[in-house]
Amino acid sequence: MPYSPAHKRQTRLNIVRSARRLFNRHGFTEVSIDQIMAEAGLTRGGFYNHFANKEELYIEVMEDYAEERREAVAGQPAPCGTGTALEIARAYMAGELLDDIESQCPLVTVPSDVSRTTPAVRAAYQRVFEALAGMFQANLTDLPPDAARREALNLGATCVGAMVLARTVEDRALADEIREAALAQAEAITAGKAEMAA
Amino acid sequence: MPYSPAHKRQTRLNIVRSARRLFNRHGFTEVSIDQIMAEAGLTRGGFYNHFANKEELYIEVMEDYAEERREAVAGQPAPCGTGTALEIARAYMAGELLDDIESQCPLVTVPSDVSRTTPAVRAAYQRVFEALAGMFQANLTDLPPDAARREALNLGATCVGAMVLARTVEDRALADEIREAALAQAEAITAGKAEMAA
DNA sequence: TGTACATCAGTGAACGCGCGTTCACTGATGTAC
DNA sequence: TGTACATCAGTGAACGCGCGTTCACTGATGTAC
Repeated sequence: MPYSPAHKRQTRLNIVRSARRLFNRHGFTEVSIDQIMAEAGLTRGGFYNHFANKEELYIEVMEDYAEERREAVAGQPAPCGTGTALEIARAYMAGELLDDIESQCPLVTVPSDVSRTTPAVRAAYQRVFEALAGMFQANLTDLPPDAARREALNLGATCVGAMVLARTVEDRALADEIREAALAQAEAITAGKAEMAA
Repeated sequence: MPYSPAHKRQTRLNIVRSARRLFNRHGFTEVSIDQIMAEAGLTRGGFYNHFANKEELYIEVMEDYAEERREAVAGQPAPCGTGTALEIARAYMAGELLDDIESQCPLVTVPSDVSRTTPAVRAAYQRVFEALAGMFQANLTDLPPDAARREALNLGATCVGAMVLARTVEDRALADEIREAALAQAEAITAGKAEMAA
């Protein structure tokens, strides 16, 4: 058995991470397999040793991001109430992320691309959103479960909506205004709900 | 002067509307000029009688949508308070729009596409968003201008975020849950603010 | 320890195809007489 | 009113190019002896 399985796994991950950077910046169809393999320091033909086709890579990229998120959360202390939910929203909508496209969340960078592919890719996108909403929900400890769920979905939609718009709009000042308004809303949601429960 | 100017304008509008339907469904780069011209009942070569290139069409499509919006609003009675703002949000997030992709708002259908093109296209996208936010703001009559502006941006981000997610996620039940939660939030914003001002 | 070997990750030329754009043309039209 | 004409919207073949994918290959590696 030449080359260890670990070597192949490492190369595969290398391709996935390269693809994620390029997809975040340029979208699915605008990035070629040549470019992805070159970014990973490889040549085009080898791609098909790792993936059946380009679509399989879309799914893998999304799964990889979701797993990275879950690991980051697992490394954190346990849920600590609405304050933590607000912190998550704040981090998600950080202004630096507007300039650091390659590290951005795929919920924000490739929604249109995903909506045009297959159900399998859309299901992977959904898992990323559920991971985000789940993080919010786990920290809305002051609310009854169904209200926590509803507000978690709202925080998710607000974060994603604000960042999608901020990234797309031409004027940076407007982009910042949108982010700040959304942040104020996230504060209102988390603070308001804590009061309601008190 | 053969062919009236009106004839040319009509053909141009015909191309723009055909492009909008196809862009909404398949995105910018996935739709070819051949397809657009065929949808308009024409052949490919004639495209360049009307547009310098494909990018000019992106801008025109967005401008056309914004204008259509403005006309629809102009046909309505004057602003009548937060109740109207809520009605706009309700209409924007109507469930039927999930299935009627071709009539959807470009803010929802092509954000990723726009974010990857030129500043001119992003500026046109911004004008569409400002038209939507302006509609909300004009109806938040109970609030002082700066608060009305902030909440208008929030209603815009909530509507767009919820619809982008609902359209992309695989599970229809989750899509509806997201829409309904966002609608409840729009109610809270418009109702809560009316109280605050009272 | 040293060597011959089988494996398979990675290479790069080649495939058929559709793209955006150009360009020489054609033919329906409104105008001038 | 009827006709000859100039205009230019619309046509469709052609261009160079990059795409996703295939495939015969090469050569670095771990294993067996």
